[in-house]
Amino acid sequence: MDESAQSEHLNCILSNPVFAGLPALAAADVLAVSRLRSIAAGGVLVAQGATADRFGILLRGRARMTQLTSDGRQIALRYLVAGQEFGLIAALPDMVYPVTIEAVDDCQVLCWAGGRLAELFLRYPQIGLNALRIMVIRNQELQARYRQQLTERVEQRLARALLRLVTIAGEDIPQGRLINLPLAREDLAELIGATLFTVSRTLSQWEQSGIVCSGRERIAICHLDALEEIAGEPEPLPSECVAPCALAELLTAKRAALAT
Amino acid sequence: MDESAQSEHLNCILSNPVFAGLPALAAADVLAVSRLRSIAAGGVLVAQGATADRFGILLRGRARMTQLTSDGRQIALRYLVAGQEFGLIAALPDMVYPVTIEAVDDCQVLCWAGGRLAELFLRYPQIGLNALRIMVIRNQELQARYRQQLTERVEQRLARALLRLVTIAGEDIPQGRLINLPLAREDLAELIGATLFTVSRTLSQWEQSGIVCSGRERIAICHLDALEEIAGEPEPLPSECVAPCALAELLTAKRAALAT
DNA sequence: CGAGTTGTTGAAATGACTCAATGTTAGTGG
DNA sequence: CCACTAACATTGAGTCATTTCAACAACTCG
Repeated sequence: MDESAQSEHLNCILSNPVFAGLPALAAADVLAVSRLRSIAAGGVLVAQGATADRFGILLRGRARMTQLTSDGRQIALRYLVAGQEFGLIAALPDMVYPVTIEAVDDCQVLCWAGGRLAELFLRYPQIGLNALRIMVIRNQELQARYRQQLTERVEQRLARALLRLVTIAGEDIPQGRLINLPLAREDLAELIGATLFTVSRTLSQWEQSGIVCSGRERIAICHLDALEEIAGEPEPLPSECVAPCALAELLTAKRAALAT
Repeated sequence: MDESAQSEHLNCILSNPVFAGLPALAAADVLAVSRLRSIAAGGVLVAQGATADRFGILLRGRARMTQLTSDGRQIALRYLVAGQEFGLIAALPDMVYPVTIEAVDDCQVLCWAGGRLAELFLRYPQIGLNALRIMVIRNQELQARYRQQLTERVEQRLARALLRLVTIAGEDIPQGRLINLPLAREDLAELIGATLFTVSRTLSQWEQSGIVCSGRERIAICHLDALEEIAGEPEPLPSECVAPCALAELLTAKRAALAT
């Protein structure tokens, strides 16, 4: 591993919420027990049902998190982009991945064996606190989506899904903002729990109103505000990668106070 | 607080997954900073939107966890029974409860101020690990329900909801197993994301087939296996209160190894 | 170029919702 | 103890969103 790559990885570690607030020395320590892996497009990062033995941070590429139903249907939970972590569950023993994560692109992953992560939890308690915060936030997001699934219809859910995708993979083009992901109608359908037919119809309708501009596996949003209008209430949470863990500071302060 | 009540509370703390694996002395310490609260039926334990400042364990009574949509509709997430904890989010600063928890019965709650919980996290790192495990498991459960919501229809979802309720509040009666909760048709509807009409119709149908036996706000299951048949795949997770946190043992072992 | 994926569109079927009418039960206060 | 009320439950008819199925068009890639 050359030096510039190493410092890039260090940056990535420091900016990821799992390792947020870690001193640089500790980050180097964390990096030391990591391994760099490359996964070709279409490969799996983690497999549903396999024992959860690996935690990772996506350095490059995009990945899709899906879940298989017992009757063979598939749903998509979300997309991962560079900088996001996955497989926190690997820190706990005797667990099984509940989802599959597949590489959409060629991906590069910085990863840790489950046992190594557990060691890091021990050496740097702050990581554990960060992990808790991440899980709490993920849970809130999922609850919000669950609620939307219960109360909203396809139009709203589709609008919301597109808005979410724009924030993680949006790219400016003349027509508006392109979602830079290979997104077939079926992929969207799996994301919102609908059929590709309904998705296609809805998109056609929006295309005619000039709200979106879609091609084969590509979708661009021309009028974000129109979509937000359809979606209704904005997502309340800043979702990903929010605030560094202030609890850690609080705790060190308390620690000092208790020591006196 | 008399002595027997105190030892009962100690038991409750020790058996709750948040404090699992804690030595008795530590549990006493945990108990020391707790406060006992009583909430009358219909009162709120935590309010959606309020700053998350309180963590608790339900000692007695049952409670309902709900979420309000911005357009005023309500969904129900789950029911809490004695022994279960809530409000782990309070350990993190600057958070807001994403749900409301209301007392179904008169409830007794052992609770901790958020700051106190943070202190406990510091003093007993195992609590943090337990918390992570709990959140991971909750997340898996929620993912499973989300998936079911996306792929299954009302009949299946209702069957599954009843099965879940039986496991947490089931009681043997001559006709079968009674769900010992005041469960209006509307409550069930909010739980599965349907209307009370559809729920009523489905239950009537099942009543005629002899699968269930329902009255006003009461439902008993006569043929569990028939419901399981309708629900399809069984819920894979042992859901609540599973395995004490083995990670803690692993970590103390590692700690010893590193010290040498 | 042909084959396979991806997308569109129509018509019919359907599950669930809405709305309204009516029945049933539990609790209240006289 | 009764009538009265409010909450809960049932049922039917009509409607709507979404799915299903089928046919076809468009695009991509070897």
